[in-house]
Amino acid sequence: MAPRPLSPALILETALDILDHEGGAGLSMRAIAARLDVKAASLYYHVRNKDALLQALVDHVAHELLGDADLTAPWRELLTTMAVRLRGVLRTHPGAAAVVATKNVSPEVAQQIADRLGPPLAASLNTTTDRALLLAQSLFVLVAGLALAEFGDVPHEPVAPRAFYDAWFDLAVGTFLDGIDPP
Amino acid sequence: MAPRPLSPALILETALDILDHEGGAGLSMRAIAARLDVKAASLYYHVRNKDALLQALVDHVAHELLGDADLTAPWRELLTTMAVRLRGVLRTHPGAAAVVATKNVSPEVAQQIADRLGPPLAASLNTTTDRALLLAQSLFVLVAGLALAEFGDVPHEPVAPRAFYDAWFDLAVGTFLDGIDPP
DNA sequence: TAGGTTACCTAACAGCGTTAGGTGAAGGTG
DNA sequence: CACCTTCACCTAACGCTGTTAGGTAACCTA
Repeated sequence: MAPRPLSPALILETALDILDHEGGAGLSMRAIAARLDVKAASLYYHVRNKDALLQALVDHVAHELLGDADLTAPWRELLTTMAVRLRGVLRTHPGAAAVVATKNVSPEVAQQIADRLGPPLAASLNTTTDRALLLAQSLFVLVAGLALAEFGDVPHEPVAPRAFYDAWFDLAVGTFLDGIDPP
Repeated sequence: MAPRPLSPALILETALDILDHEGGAGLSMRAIAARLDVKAASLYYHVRNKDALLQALVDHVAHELLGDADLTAPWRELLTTMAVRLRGVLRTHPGAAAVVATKNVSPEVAQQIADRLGPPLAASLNTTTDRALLLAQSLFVLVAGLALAEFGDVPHEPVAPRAFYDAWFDLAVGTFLDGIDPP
């Protein structure tokens, strides 16, 4: 069985996989390399350093976030969808939550998202794109923070049942959305 | 000049000081020890391990958060005060933001805060203590997340001027509070 | 004065991110 | 075919990290 040749994409993929199973603490360059049947130093041919790898990981998640979302949907539906989606992503990659919350999305990706999300959201909200984006970003910060509270340090079983966090998520996101425009 | 004798409190104090000046990356047990003219291993006589030290740091911040706040104030004023206070603490200890956001407050401290804050806040909000505390916690998560976005990885100059983050803070917190009870 | 506890020390371990320099295979060029 | 370059990996090492084991002086108590 010929292993896939090393590449930035494969390394990122492997990093995410380790994050899922081992948690953030288990994510070392050596661990990634071992899973790819390679020595740690070899990774540096494809990736500048670990920080750049994590940045790429954050950008990857951010990029997937927009995905195929219907940007023309009403703002509340749109924001809810993205909040739920972010929560889903962070749930399936628990270790990634801390990374995503800690590191900012790189400017290019942020700009790209702003360009796509800003205008339709601003139109639906009947406000400026600046304000619309700031509200969206606030919501993401909130969702990421909630995820962090739920499984901040993995492996680490949550201190409360999942239903509790579901209710918390609904309350927090709902409250924030109500604040944008009361029902 | 006889140096202060080692103690958990002094170690925590020193850790916070390093966090302020060097950032999270510079916070090593050896760095703490060096600043106290002591060898790293000696710290372990007073502190179980680094994780426990960081947990104590989080609890310390959380405990200071309530401090002398006027718990009988109207809920909006009370929550605003605490949000501003948390922001202030995280601003003066930038490196601590990542730690505070990542680690949960220990159960005992959380219970202590809940006992003090829950009843008056619930009364002012005219709701259950559970809901009141969940809302308060959501706000804290939001504020911590905003701080993380502003200086997630120090040392690292913010990508936007301070005024931008001030405006963001006002908008996000204001929106959330509006969501609790529209003006 | 003897014994025990306190509060530090030295030394070491395994693991981390990262770099420098080597090496065999692949592929283009004369 | 022979040569040379470039690629994609390797070994080896550096300095750093958290942490533990065991030693050792100073102090308090009996």
